[in-house]
Amino acid sequence: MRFFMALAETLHFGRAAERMNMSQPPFSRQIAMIERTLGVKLFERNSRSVALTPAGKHFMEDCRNVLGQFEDACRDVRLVASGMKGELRLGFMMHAAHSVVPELVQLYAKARPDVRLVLDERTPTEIDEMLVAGTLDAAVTFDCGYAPHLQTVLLARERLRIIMREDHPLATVGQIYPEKLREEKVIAAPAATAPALRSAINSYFSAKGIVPHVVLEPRLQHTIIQLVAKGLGVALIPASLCTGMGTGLISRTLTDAPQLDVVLRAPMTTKNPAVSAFMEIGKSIQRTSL
Amino acid sequence: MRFFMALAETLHFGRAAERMNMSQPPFSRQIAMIERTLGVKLFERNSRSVALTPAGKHFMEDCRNVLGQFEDACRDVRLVASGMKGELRLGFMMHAAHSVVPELVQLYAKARPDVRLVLDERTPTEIDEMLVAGTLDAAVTFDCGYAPHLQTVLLARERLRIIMREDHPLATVGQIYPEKLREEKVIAAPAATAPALRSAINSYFSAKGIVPHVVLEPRLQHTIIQLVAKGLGVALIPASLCTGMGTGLISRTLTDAPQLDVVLRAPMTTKNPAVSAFMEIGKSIQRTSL
DNA sequence: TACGATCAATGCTTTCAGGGTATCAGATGG
DNA sequence: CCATCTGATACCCTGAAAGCATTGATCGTA
Repeated sequence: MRFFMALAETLHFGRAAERMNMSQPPFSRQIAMIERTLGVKLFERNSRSVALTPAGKHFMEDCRNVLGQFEDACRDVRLVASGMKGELRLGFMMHAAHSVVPELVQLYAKARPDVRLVLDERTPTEIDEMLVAGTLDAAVTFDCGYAPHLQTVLLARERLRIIMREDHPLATVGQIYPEKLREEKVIAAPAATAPALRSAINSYFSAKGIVPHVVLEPRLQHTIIQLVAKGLGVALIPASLCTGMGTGLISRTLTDAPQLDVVLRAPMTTKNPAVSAFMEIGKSIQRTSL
Repeated sequence: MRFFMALAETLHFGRAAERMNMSQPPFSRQIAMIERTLGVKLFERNSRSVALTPAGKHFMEDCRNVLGQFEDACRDVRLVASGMKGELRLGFMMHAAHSVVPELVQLYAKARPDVRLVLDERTPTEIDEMLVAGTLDAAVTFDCGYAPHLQTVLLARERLRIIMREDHPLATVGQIYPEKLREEKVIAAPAATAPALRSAINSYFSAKGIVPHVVLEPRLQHTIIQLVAKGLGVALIPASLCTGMGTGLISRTLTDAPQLDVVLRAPMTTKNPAVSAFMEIGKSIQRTSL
């Protein structure tokens, strides 16, 4: 096709051959072969002039397209391999949607506008499974410790706060000691859904020798807040979620509040070259937020 | 690219090679060469499994497009060469627009829906020039006799009628003898514009020894009718133009009315393969109209 | 754990597709 | 009529790429 285009544009075998870095005789043969293969005369030629047939004129348009798309494909595959283009599937837990994810996504979209970000909100356990399954390229979740096959970037530290209805007896207290919660009904996600969060809550109580009354274990953070609003108990949630919960709910600082690490994680052996830049953005956020 | 697609679809070197009608070792080398040329790893492979990298997955989409367009281009160029697709520039004189051209165009568009018809209304002399220059592929015009480099299909025979204002003295006569026109002011296109038409008119008069008073010589048939409507003279025009001239004008039969052949013409040596089918349609119209 | 089966990679040989040089043949202009 | 330009042909030769045989790695299985 490049041979054909060279001749179609120059209408001169010698110059077209030169453009293709070859001598005229083999070039003539190539053109003849193309015509023979297609079974179509593309050029009307005698020893003094070369002209396109109607079929050749039409073919020229098509060739221009095909060659252009071919070049684009070769360029793009290099861009994808370099991580400048492609797709990145990012999982994140609901807590992160309110804090670090928007900033992370915005910065990355600016740095890599041609990478399509597929966002997928999941529970922490789902995230872990999807990371090892390869369904996700990276994820924002709580640090649940040991994970040798994952690379980890610390994004932020979040303290837990307690939330309750504004008509709750403890609402008048400014800062709440754990002992005050001995008799409270607590709502918390099950360990199977959010191990890091749940274990932080459990440790917080057990350090004071308290066994919390966990009355409800919804899987979604959203549901927990709703249930607290209905007056079914109190809950310990990350500080970043305590703004804009809606009316009727208040949050209070906890004494020696448990701290959770929000991390960006990706498989060590990821094949997606778009991930590394994403991890770098994560590190830059870490520097500004800690 | 076909090698790449074969492997991307089968994910198995042996089967992909078989699909490409070659043995596995050279096929492996081809894939390796593609990766080396692009500088991009397209497959993740060990001795037990083959998988696409993200770059490979992206490249697969692009390759599918490029190969598809390539196939289309090869198919289309054959269609253009066979006359099933392409473009046909048809010239025609204004008289023909009212008679045979619509039918011709409609029949051809039905038979060759992928040929784009470019219609170009011109005066007969312009048409002749454009046919030899190759600006037109075919044309509907009056038969002006000798034209050895043109192929000709007779489409219809048209008698001339005379038109005049309805308040003209001759308007009361049903059929008009040429002698009656001896004193009339006649409006007719110049011989340089419509030689066949003008010479038919001239012969008609000179056969009776009359020299017509040609008072105005507009180039366009449209103008002639307008001038007759203004009462500036009478005119001899093809019968097919006499319907729907607008109010105030009438047409009358001429005794021994001159006859003109409306023909479809194309260069003998036309390179446009869409023309031959067009000439065939012309022949079929001839059979029905004569 | 050892063996066989599977599958991609590698080494070696061979062939022909395709490039180069020389030349021919037809057309054009001085 | 000759010089020149241009595309086509004839012939040769190189190296890209195909085939065959083999290796090496990884499973599954006895």
